Parts: sequence; structure tokens; C-alpha cells
Amino acid sequence: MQLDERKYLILQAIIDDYIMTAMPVGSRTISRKSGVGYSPATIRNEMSDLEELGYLDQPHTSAGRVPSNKAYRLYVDHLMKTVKLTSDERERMHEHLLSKSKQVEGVIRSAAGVLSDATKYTSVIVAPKLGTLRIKHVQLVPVAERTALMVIVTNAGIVKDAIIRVPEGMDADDLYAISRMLTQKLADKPLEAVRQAFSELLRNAEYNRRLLGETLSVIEQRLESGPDASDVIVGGPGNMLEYPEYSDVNKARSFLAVLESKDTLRRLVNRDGGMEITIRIGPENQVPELNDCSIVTASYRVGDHSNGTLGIIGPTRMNYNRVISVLDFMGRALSDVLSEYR
Amino acid sequence: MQLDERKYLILQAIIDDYIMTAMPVGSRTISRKSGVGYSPATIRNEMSDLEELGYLDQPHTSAGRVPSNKAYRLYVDHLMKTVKLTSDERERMHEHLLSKSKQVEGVIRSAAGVLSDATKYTSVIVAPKLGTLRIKHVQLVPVAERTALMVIVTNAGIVKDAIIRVPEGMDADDLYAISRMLTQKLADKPLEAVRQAFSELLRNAEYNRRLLGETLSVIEQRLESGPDASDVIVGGPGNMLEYPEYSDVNKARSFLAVLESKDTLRRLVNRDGGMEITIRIGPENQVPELNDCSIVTASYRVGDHSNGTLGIIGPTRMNYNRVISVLDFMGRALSDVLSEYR
DNA sequence: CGTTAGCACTCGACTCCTTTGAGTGCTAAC
DNA sequence: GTTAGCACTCAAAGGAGTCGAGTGCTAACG
Repeated sequence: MQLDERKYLILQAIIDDYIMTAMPVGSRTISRKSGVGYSPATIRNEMSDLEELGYLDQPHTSAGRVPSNKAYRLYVDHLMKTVKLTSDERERMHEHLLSKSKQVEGVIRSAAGVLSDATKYTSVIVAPKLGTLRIKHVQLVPVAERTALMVIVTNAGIVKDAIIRVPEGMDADDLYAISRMLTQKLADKPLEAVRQAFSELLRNAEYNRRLLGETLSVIEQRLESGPDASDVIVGGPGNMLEYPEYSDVNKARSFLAVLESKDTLRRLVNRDGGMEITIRIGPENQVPELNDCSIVTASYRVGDHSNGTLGIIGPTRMNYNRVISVLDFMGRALSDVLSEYR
Repeated sequence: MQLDERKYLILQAIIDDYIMTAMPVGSRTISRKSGVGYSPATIRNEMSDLEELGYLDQPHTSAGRVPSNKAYRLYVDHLMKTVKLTSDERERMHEHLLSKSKQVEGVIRSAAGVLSDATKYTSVIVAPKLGTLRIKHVQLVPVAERTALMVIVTNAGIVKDAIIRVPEGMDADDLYAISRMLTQKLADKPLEAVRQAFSELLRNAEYNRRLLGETLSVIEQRLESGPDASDVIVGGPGNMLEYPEYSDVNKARSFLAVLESKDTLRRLVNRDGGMEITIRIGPENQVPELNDCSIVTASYRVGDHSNGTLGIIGPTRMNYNRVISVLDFMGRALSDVLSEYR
């Protein structure tokens, strides 16, 4: 059996309706819709076919039909017609984004806010992979005897810091000099190339080996541990509770638990391909707790080689259309705003 | 009518039981408890008195009694006997706290995690008021033509950054020189004294007035806006859903909404007095959404003059005892760990 | 006189039953 | 091929009955 024109039409109508209402859709409802000129009985026959083909599920015999994950896949791949955001809306989002543009973290944070507000779902933004960022500046700041704070400013203005031990007897001026030297040697190198640059420095006996060694190991630790909690920002975690899918507290709880585990979240949202928009529906995202969630992600650019990810987590029956438009727009906007800092 | 010994005993027994079960407590339950040698009938009489005095509420005639907010107040003020944490537990918490001690924000973040894990409630940690922190280091890092990132390292290693515009034609070396000068002039001054220090600098015509003006205004903006989102860290937001008080999704939602508004949260948790532990029960915290929550806060010290706050939000029937022990311990631990950075 | 046993009463929680209505599948007629 | 008609299904909503934890009151007890 194949999908003909009419089956597409009906499936689309069902999905559209279900996305709005979250209630099983009956044949009468579809029949009444404008653009569908068939009686409920005909619709029923088609629905029966669609169910057999795996596009519809029936919660129980006397309920309407519900789109299956297969149906959503078909929908996002072929059926969906993308709608543009109104320029008014773009305006508002852009403005909101700029309101905190004085601080870099603020921009990302408000981006998460804008995303979750605009979609009413939960948003996740992941900072670019640390290793791909380029170093702008390295500064060792004395904070106590034998202790210094190492501050690394990367392009995109993302600041990383870590405490390091320094050898006895180094004063602020020594650290200042070393900072300056490090900045010169490392500037514009991606973080992952740091080890190499360091080994070169270490061959040069003129610098303090112990301090450099410590510094290097701290940077490497940071690199290995990957993006940490502060690099995964969640917006509107509570939005999800608005939907009947999560009217059960237990479901809500396990959903929130996933959001708290930044590690899982990062893995979930980080995307394989360099595609514009990635959509993962239900079980496709491999996390049992999120079996009836879909995750839509896009990426934003920082500098020439670094990509961060922004994504929306919502129920599988989410408004893909709108989510995609919003993500697409915000991806560009975020790239723009962050590029200004370069 | 006055509270005699027996009434205290019974009230305490009721509160203890209700804290554990969240179910209205009946006279039989209390009578069976060890330490109370009275029959249910006697207990009932006393309960009736306690209700009249406003210490107990009755959800409906045929249910048991529930402690009122007034009862909790009495409990925390007079009835409660504090229990010590086991040294094993202290050990574990301290260890967990140190695991991320390489990064300052990491410490605060894991502190929030430890707090919420140890208490099973929601934790909030607020960084010290910006103005009271002392400047350790100021660095202007060029990020683009006419744009620089200003990084301010304060004591306690807390790093603040902001984008500023710089006049045309300044290169990295110029910024380096200015950074060095600024660091020298501002070091160890609290942030709130910066305006004064700047006006002195500005009188000196030798420095670039426009740049200094811009820098000052950015710092002032930061100061005025108060601690921002990244300075309010929430741990275990989902923990609250474990309790029957929040088995209603709507309540859960409005609770989560409060957690999202970092501003309200900060106001809520920031304490008036310099008291060791502050407890606000139910309506005492002035936020309608949190009418049946209690907030317990303690403070941690950063440097000599700055105080941050750590707090627990839980249902009014929370285990005050344990919460207080945990907060007390963590307050000290946090002060210790952060003081090491000085 | 304080304490307690006894008893009637209350009321939410639970179970069981019925009704309702939205929806289906099938068949026969158009 | 499409549709009207009809019997059938089943969750949801409403109502009656039962249960049981708990109360308040009264009278008796030490």
C-alpha cells in the first residue's frame, strides 16, 4: 500500500490538529476541516489504512487516532511547510538578545530565555567545544601566597578560569611578565594546540618550568573534562509542565532530572552533522526518559572554527514549524552578536 | 491558657510525626509514641486546646491535626534540639566540595549540588554583593577593532567580564599598559569605591579619558544591576517534586517559576541580620507562591567584608533540624574553601 | 480532679455501578 | 469509490455504598 495524495492530506490534518490539542483526533473532526471534502466514513477508511502503515496509533478502540513517531518523521521531512516569523517578532527577539550584550555570558543566557519564551518549550544552549576556541589572552593573577588565578579569554569572549599553584617567591610582577609572554606565544592558537605550544616553551629553559607545567596540566584538565555545567544553559525548564503530557508529576520529575544532568544534556544536544537543523523524534534521542520528547537543534558560529549548539526540547507533538523558524533565526542572531566581539 | 510541659511534649510529637509523614496526625498515633504516656482521649483534649491556641489546624473535622505556621515558629525557636551530622557525612560533603575546587564557580556550583543532595530540598546560593568584593586585577583584552573585553578578577577569584568600546587606534600594548595601571590603582579597593578612585584618575589628564569613562560606566552598570543570573545558583530544583505538597502540577509549576526568576530568589534569600541562621516560615517570606515553603539561610564569608548567602527552600514541614546542621556546616566549609584563594 | 473508656458522629477515600458520548468498524445503499 | 446507518467499544464522569481514621462528648474511674 502506498501513500497517495489524499492520505498525505489527511495525515497532515491529523498531525496539525493533534499538535494543537494533544487529544486523539476523530474522523468527524477531520471531516469538518476546511480543505477536506470527505465524510467521516471515508476518513475512517483512510485512517484505518494509515494505522496499518504505522503512521497512526490508537490509544484504545473507541478513541481517535494519534500520530506515531513515524508520522512525525514524515511530517518534518516532507509534509511540513515552513512559516516565517513576523518581522515584528524577529525585532523583539533581537532586541531582547542585545539587552544583555555587555556581558558574553549574559548574551547566551538571555538567548536561552528568548528561545524558551518564544517557543514555550525548554531550551538548551551549549557553548562551543572548548578545544576549538582560540586563545585571546592569558593572565595569571596572584590571589595568595603560592596561589594564582589563571584567566583565559578566548575569542567570543568566553572566559575560563582556574586556580593554580605557583612556585614560592614569585611576585605579581613575575606573574605579569609570564602572563604577557604566554599571551604572546599562545594568542590565536586554538586551545587544543596548547600542548604543542607548551612543549616548545618548555624546551626553552629560560622560563619557569614548574609553573608552566602546572599551567599546562590545568588547561589540559579543563579540555578533557569537556564543557562543564556553566557551558550548558537551560531556559524555561518549567515550560514543559504546561503540557498535558507532563501533568503526571513523576514524568515531570524525571524530565527535570534529565535537565539537571548537564552531561546527558550536552550529549543529547550536540549534533553529529553540520546540518542546518537536526530533529530527533522520541526514541531517536536514545534517552528513555525523553521517549516522548523531540529535540530540535541548530548551531551558532563563534569565530571561524567553533560551533555552539542551541536546541529546543518539547513534546513529540511540538510545533516543529515554529520551533525550526525560531531556532534558525536565533542561530543566526547569536552568531552575529557573538561575532561582533571579534 | 498557657502552654505547659505536656502541651509542649505533644506538640513536638505532632510536629515530628508530620515532618516525616506529611499526613494529619491523630491522637492514637501520638499516644502510641514512646515517651508519651497518655491515652488517646487525653491527647485529644490537649490537641483541642492546642488548636484553640493556634498551634494546630484541622483540615476537616474527621481528620487528624496539622501543625500551623505558628507551631513551626515555636518549634524552631524553642522546641527543636539540634542534631550533629555524623563525621562520616561531613567528610563526604567536604570531599565533594573540593572535587571541583580548581574553578571558583565550580566550587559554588558543587556546593549547591551538595546542599540539595544532602537535604533533598532545593538549594540556592547567592554570590556576595558585588560592591563589597575587592578588586584583584583588571585586564582589558582586545577582541576586535575598537572593542575590548574587560575582565575583573575580585578576591574569592570571582571573575566578572564586560565588553567595552575603546577609542580608535589603541593596540594591544596600549591596553596592556592601561590594564596594568588600572590594576595598580584599583587593587584591593572594594568595587563600590571604584567611582572615587576613577575620578582621581580622570583628574590626571595623562590617561585616556574616554576609555576610562567608558570603563567606569560599565563597572557602575554592573554594580547597580546587582548580582545577575550567574550569581544565583539553584541546586536540585526538581527535588521539591518528591513531596506530596507538590504532587499537584500547578503548584510545582509555580514553584519552578519562582526559581527561574533569579531576582525574586535573590531578594528572598538575602538576609537582613548578621545572624547565624535565618528561618522564614511560610508567609513570612512574602511571596505568595511560596506560602507553604520555608526558607532557611546561612551565610559564607569571602575575604573580610563580603558575605554570600546559602539557603534551602523546602516545604514548611521540612526537617529544620537537619537543614540547619547542613547549612551551618556548608557555610563554614564554603568560607574555608574560598578563603584559600586569597 | 485529672484521666480514660465508650460511643455516636463526621467525612474523605475507595469501590462498584451506571450513564454518557465520542469514536470506531462493518455493511449496504447510492 | 463514497457515504449513511448502525451496532459496538471504552474511557470518563457521576452517584451510591462502604470503610476507617479520626473527632467530641459524656460518664465512670482511681
